[in-house]
Amino acid sequence: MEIRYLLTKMQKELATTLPLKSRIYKKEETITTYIPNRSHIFILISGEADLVQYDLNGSFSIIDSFKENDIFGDVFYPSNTDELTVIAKKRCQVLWFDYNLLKSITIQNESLQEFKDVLFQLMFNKISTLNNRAAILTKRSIREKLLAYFEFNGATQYGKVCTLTLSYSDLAKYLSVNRSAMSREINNLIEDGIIKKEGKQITLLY
Amino acid sequence: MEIRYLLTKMQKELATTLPLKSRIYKKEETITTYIPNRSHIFILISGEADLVQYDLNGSFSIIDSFKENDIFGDVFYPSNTDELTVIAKKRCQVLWFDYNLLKSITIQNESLQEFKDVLFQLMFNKISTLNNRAAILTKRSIREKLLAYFEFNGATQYGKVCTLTLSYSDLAKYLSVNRSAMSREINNLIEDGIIKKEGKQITLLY
DNA sequence: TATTTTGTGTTGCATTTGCAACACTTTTTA
DNA sequence: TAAAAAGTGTTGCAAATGCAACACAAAATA
Repeated sequence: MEIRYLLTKMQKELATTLPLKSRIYKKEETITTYIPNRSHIFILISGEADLVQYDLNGSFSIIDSFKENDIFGDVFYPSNTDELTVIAKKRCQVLWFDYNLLKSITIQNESLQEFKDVLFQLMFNKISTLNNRAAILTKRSIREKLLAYFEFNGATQYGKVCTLTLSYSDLAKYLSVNRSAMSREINNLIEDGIIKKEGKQITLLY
Repeated sequence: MEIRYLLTKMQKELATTLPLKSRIYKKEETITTYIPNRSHIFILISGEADLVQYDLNGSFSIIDSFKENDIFGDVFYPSNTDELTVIAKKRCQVLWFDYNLLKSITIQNESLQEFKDVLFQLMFNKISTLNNRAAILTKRSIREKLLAYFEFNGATQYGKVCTLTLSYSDLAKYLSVNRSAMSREINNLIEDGIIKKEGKQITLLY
């Protein structure tokens, strides 16, 4: 919210030093395709998008998914060789600029400084969410992945509740497991008395 | 190398505004235990360390591993409730400071600006490595994880070589798979004519 | 509102993976 | 240098997971 406001302000102030380009993407539209050695940075002002990788056999996997205030771009995948594409899941407002341009600027003004601070904050958040994701993905079983996810989302101890914001399909993608296997495992957790499920509410029972 | 030099310089220049604390840790020593709501940031100047999580049953898993110029700390795990500990794998030189202190500073001087730029660069690299890791961990099978790892480490196409820097044990931990199952899968890849292994060199054959 | 698309729960079966145990090699430590 | 510790390769077996297929529910779209 606040970041959105700040960025709009900066777009004007930085117009001559560091042009921030803005665009709206419709659902299903391709926001960007990652190109090695390019250094674009995108900021998702609103909406939701997925980073998708197509395999040789035509199927695809979702490497990452982005929400409001998320930051992405080929600049963060320097050594990549695969076809990586960011696709809008909903209507998205996106801001982007070239990181090389930012680095090349020698004159420091206050707006630029402020912009760097915003970027700093966005990167900070990005590291946190990536760390969380890595902590979940390193778990060996679906059960452990689920419990770790519930924990990171509110169900920190006995009696605490995790309110699911993702659909089960999306949750399975996020945990990178088979959807039906996950569905089965949630049932096991309930049968074993480890969790309780009421609609989108998961309660920890241990 | 350069960052190390820069940071030593800044330690002196920032002594009064933002004290950067430095310490050497011996192998096996605990560098830090993550505490919720604290905001320490650590920079690994030299050495190697693991972020370790102990389970209820006493076994542990390695959530992340850090190398030279890596950045870590509880500040990046705001919602965490588990016991997370960073343990030196080798002799480590570590620099740390409190992020809240950095945020609270109102006077801007050049050294501080320079320090922020270094931090920016470190965070940038951190996002890249975490993105790579996530791209690997989202792969469903050991085979795909291995191939993605080889790709990110040099074996980008037919005939290209990935030189392994990790031991097989460590690689299995990094990919978050069972070591012996990974060993078996490497053999399968060789038998299927997909890779060639010569010592620590993996060559892509497709 | 009717129709299409997407999400959900369930199942049997094949495959993959983890686990445990062992021998052997290499590296580290005393 | 000898002894201990850590790393590696291998195997059978059990358990977990993926996959495919299906019916049905819910949501999005025309």
